[in-house]
Amino acid sequence: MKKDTGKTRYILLGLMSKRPQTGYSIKKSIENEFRHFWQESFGQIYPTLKLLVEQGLAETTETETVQNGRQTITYTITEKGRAELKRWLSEAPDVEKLRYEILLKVSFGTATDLDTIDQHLDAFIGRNEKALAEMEGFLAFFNGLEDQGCDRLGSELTALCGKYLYTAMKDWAVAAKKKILDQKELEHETKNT
Amino acid sequence: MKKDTGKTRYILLGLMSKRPQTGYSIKKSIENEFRHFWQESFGQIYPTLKLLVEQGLAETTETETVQNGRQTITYTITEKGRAELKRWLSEAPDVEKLRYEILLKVSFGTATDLDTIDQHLDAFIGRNEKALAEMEGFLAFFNGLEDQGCDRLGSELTALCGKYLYTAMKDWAVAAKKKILDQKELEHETKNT
DNA sequence: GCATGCATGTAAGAAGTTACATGATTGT
DNA sequence: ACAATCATGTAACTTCTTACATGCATGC
Repeated sequence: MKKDTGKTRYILLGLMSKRPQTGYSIKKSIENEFRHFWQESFGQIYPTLKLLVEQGLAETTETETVQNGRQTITYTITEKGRAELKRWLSEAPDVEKLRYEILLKVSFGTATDLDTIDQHLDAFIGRNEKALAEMEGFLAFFNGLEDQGCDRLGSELTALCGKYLYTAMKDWAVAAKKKILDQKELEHETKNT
Repeated sequence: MKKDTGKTRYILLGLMSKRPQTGYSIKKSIENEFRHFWQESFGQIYPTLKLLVEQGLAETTETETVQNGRQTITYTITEKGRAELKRWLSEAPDVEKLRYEILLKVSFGTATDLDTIDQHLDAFIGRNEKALAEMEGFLAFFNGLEDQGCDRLGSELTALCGKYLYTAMKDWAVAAKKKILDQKELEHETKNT
C-alpha cells in the first residue's frame, strides 16, 4: 500500500465514528453488518489504521490494555478524521462494479451445457434464499426494537437492500430455469420431428 | 500477472468459443454484452491472450492481416481450450463479492447527513432506471428475433438478470427515501415538542 | 490435548487499473 | 485541424488476498 486512494480508509473512519475500535473489532463489525456488500481483510485493515494515525485522522488511545493474553490497540477518530469522513460522505459514490461469474457460465453454457447451468442455478437459488432469510431476520430484529434512533436506520436500510437484492436474484434464477426448460423441450421436439 | 488463477482466461475462452477474436473485439464484446456484470481492461486481456497461446488453449491464426493501418491478431480457441472451458463451466461459480459504496454512505450518513444521503439515493435511482431501460431494450430486441437459437438464450438471460437487479435496486432506493423522510419528520417533531 | 476465539501484524504475490506509446483511417 | 475508432501492447502502480507468525484463554 502506498498512495491509498481506495475506500478502506472510509469504512474504518465510518466505524470509528460510531465508537473507538480495534483492528479486530473492525473486522468483526464488517463481517457482521456489511459482509454482503463490503469486505476487508486484516491485510488491508491494520496497515490502513497505521496510515490513518500518520495522517492525523485517528489516534491510538494511550491505554493499550492487555485483556486476554494479547495487547489490544484502540483507535479513536479525530476531528480531522470526522471532517474527512464528512467530505467523503458528500461525494457521489462510485458506480458499483459487479462481477457475477454465474452469468458468464450462463452465457457460455446455454449453447452446450444446459443441464450444468440448471444445476448452478439451483445452487444460486439456495444461496440467495439463505441470504434473504438472514436479511429478514435482521429486519424483524430492527422492527422489534422500540428505540427509533438514527443509528438503527442505517443498518435497517442495508438489510432492506439485501432483501430486495436477494429476492430479485432468486426470482431471476427461477425465471431462468423456466426459460432453460423451454429450450430443452424445443430441442427435444426438433429431434423427434 | 504470473500464476493466473483468475477468471479473465475464461471470459476470453468463452468469447473465442463463439468465434475467433482479436484482443480488441474481446474488449468490445465485453463492453457490449457484459458491461453490467463483468469488466476487463486491455492490461488484462492482451497478456492473458499470450498466456493462452503458451498453454495451448488458443492459437493465433497464421494470417495476421493488416486492415486499417494497424496489424490485427486473430485468436482461435483450440480443442484443449474448449475442454478447459467445459471444465470451468462444470465447476460451481464463485460467490459474488459485491461492493456497494452507496450502502457505506447510507450506513455512516443516516446519523448525521440525511439530506446528502437523500441526494445520493436520487442519483442512484436515476442510474438504475437508465440501466433498466437498457436491459428492457435488449429484451425487446431478443423477443423481436424469430430465431430461437441457443446463443440467443444466454444473452437474453443476462439481460433478464439485469432487469431484475436494477428494478430491485431502484425499488430499494425509493423505499429508503421514504424511510429517511419518516426519520426527518420524527426529528422535526422531537424539536417542536 | 486440540480447536476455536481473541488479537496484532507482515510478506509475497495475485489481480486489476491507468497512463502511456504508436499509428493509420474516417468523420466533423 | 481535431476527435474518434480501430488496434496492439507495456510499465507502473494500486488494490486485495492468502498464508504465515505469535501467543494467551477457554471450552470440549
